[in-house]
Amino acid sequence: MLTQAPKGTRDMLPADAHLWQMIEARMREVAALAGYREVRTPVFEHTELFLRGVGGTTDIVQKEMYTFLDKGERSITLKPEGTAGAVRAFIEGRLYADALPCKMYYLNAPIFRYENPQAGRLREHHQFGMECFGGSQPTVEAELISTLFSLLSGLGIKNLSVHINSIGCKECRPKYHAALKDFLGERISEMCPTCRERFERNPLRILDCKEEKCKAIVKDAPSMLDMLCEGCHDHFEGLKTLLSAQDIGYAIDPRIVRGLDYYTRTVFEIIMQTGREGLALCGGGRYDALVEELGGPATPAAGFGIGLERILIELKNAGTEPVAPTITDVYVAAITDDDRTEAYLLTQKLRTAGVKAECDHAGRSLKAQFKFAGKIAPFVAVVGGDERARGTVLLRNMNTREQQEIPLATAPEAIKQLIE
RNA sequence: GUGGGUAUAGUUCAGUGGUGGAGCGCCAGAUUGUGGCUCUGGAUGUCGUGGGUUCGAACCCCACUACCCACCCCA
Repeated sequence: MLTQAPKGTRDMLPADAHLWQMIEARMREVAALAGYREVRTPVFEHTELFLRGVGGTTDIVQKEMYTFLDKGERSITLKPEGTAGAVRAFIEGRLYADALPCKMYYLNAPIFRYENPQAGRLREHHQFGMECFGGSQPTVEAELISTLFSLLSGLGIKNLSVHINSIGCKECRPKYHAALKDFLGERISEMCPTCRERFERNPLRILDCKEEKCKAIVKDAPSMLDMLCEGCHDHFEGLKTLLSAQDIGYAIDPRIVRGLDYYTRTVFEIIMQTGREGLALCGGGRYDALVEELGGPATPAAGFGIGLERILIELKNAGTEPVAPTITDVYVAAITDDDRTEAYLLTQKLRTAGVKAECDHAGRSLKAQFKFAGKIAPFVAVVGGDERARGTVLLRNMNTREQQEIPLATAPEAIKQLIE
């Protein structure tokens, strides 16, 4: 127990660090290109933020949150998604008072959901997300999707499909709910308990049900897309035009309604097509009412979240994982115990000169130092012995097995030149 | 929350009731100033945890925990 990470959590070990850092660097790059700057919000928030923001009827809020009372009797919840915190920060920081749109991204934010772990799903996972406040035009959603594409294709991840839908706004959605209830009528009693509950609280989600019986009943239900008000219709058409203009292929999927209540108009998902087929890599959409709902001024907004662990799965599937960089460039070996101080000093001088260098810390024999060096460094510098008398060090290329003597006095700079 | 599978060395796994094993990895030696190949030797296990059956349990039974997979839902 003591030496076992909690269920559904995972360590990032040093051997994998370069993968995460490479992905994170790409994310910062694409976000910056689109004018998004980083935001960092707390790992925990007041529970109420998620109740109001994410929605009290959602699975996330009803059964997946890590909620506890702190010592001051406040109800605290570990972030179960990234948007609510960003919106809170936007309001609390009075960012709405500046020129809008205000664009921000969060990176490597830990997200907590109490779920049963399986492939691509953990209790703690990490997300990159972009949020744009104050943009009402469909160019915002197009920009988000486009940025995602450039991120993922830059990582060599292909075979993705974009699914988009519009779930209307507070004008047209109630009308659709009414139409859906009319359509279902008495047949709601034949549906699963979950759907019967959703019928009252959030009828749209009935379309999302995976029960065969429910799917059959819902098959010919009216579509939200046919009942969009003029504004929502035009917005959706606008997004489709923009995506097509950019040659981004997409599928319209009336069944995606998303599990978070705050969405309005556009919702979208990017789905894996290989490996973990059907698993969502990324989800997002527009949430024009959320800022106001949480106490800010009415501000249109849109954003997405994408799971880093799932990107790593796709990276492995695509076979485009970068090779790990060498741990060090030069391993400084000491011939005898008397040479260890000099080896240590040369190591430090190399580091000062900007060369990744390492020496023995385990009291190994020269032979063992070489063996170890062979695993972590392309070059070995040998200090001591005859070379000490001659005032030189021996530099060995571990790949070509070539060796040369270098004057000790100028060794750090000379080695720096030689290994480049 | 539900269902299926799994748990033995650092790792991948074999071992079906009678003295715990192999490959790879790790450490050392052959090589007294040089890694990778070869050869030789070595270390490491409360056989997931706790009970039970038995003269005797890694093996059979029960419970628990974790991991993998799936449903639900989601990143």
